[in-house]
Amino acid sequence: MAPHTTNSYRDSAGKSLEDYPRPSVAVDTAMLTVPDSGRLSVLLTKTNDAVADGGDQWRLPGTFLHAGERLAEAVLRSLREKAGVEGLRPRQLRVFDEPGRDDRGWVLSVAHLDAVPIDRILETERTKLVPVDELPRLQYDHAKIVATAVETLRAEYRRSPDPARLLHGFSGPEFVANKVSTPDGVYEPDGAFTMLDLRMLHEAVLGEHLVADTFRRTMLPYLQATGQMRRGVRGKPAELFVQTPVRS
Amino acid sequence: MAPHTTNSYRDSAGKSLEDYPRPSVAVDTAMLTVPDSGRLSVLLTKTNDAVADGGDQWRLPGTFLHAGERLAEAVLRSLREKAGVEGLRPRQLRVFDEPGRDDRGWVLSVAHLDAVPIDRILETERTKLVPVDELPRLQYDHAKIVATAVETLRAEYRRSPDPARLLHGFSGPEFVANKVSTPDGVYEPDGAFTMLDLRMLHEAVLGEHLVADTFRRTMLPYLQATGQMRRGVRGKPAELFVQTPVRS
DNA sequence: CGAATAGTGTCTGTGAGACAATATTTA
DNA sequence: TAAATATTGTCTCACAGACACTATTCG
Repeated sequence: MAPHTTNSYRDSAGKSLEDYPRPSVAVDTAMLTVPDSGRLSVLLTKTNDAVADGGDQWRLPGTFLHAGERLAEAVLRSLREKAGVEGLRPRQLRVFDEPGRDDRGWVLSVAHLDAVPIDRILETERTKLVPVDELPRLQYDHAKIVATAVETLRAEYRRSPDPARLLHGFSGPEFVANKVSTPDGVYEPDGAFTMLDLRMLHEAVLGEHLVADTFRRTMLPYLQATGQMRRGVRGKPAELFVQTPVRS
Repeated sequence: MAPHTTNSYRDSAGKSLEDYPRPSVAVDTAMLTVPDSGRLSVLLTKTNDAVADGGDQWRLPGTFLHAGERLAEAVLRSLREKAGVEGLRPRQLRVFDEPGRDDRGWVLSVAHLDAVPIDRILETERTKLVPVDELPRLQYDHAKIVATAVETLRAEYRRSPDPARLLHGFSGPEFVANKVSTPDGVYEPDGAFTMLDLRMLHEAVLGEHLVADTFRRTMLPYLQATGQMRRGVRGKPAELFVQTPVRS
């Protein structure tokens, strides 16, 4: 690699790249998850800035890109430092480049999306999870980033059962956590879920009601039956599935 | 409060944004068009670099982002200066951030897509149009940019008749240019096209054969009939359409 | 008139959506 | 046994693809 400080490139005017003005580059991340409320939510952090009405000012976790660092690394670092969360697999959304969007100077922001199961997220003094349809006023253009992130995640869930592996740790009202021992002492396969689990996750992500039988038939081709059943709940036992290993 | 002006901002360590290393930010653009060959093509420019086998080294037109400039403006400027082309409506694809991707130093590249009708493109000494499935070896990761751009454009054309307005000026083998006077002295409505014109454009963009009757029925809801006919060619006269004004 | 091209009628297969019937468990 | 839930059968509708037929012009 070529650290920016140690190279001899000169252009036709004999100047190096550092002789021209360069922007600061930030990353801002919409970290999405589905908490037990069953509503798709985004992780916000509190800023230091006071706001007119005396309340708190909220924003997405972000940081400046360091020299030699990849954007995805900066995203994971910002989530760790600003929100105490181990991020997973950040995806780029777009660059926000409006001049004047940041009053600290010339700052480009590369918006990102990440999604992790709820059990990897720890709310702290300086963070909170907010349903994406109940956002408070956010700093900069962060509301736009959330909207784009939600659209992107929804598009992914329309194409694949659980691309972000949100099921791991999801335990909505009707959900029975994995790793419960069954009456006969057998444990469920790791990461297995019933069709109901999966459908409730999709309803949370998409924010709409889904018809059970159509949903089942749509998803079946992308799932692998484990042969085991969820036991210990009312009604006919539901089959346990795992995602076919191909997708991810 | 955040009462910082651009010049007076200081972080908790008393440093301004300029005290931290910043990357150079470039834009590179896959400018796509459909020339008379009827094959989706991309505009390349010649570099100054010599290459091992003595041939020319090709790349996408690009430039560094100037202070206070928007990314789209930089794209249009680079197309004008490097390729003598008036670009139209650049769209961001993604940021390429591999460390070491540019041997001149720490350079991020924001890849863009633009598409214009062939009559806005002028090939020069330093540029050429190349069908996207016959690319020569390109500098940096520009081949990846072209691939992404092609996928994006194809996705747009699957949803809409002519989002990039490529029909204006397209004149493939079977195409009869707009603005020809008809035998009875009537001119065709500006920007009007027949179903055949549109289908041939789609076949060029998508790179695959399309069935005439299915295509017609698919597109009809998105088109507006002008009531006029294309005259002066063999066979039954074809109706002339324009795009419904909503989309763009 | 015959060739060429535009446009329509219609059959078939596929898949989503809806509803109801059947199956299997727990309380 | 009754209630609850899972799973499947099946009808309908919409639409893409395919093929053939009709319509209208030019040479």
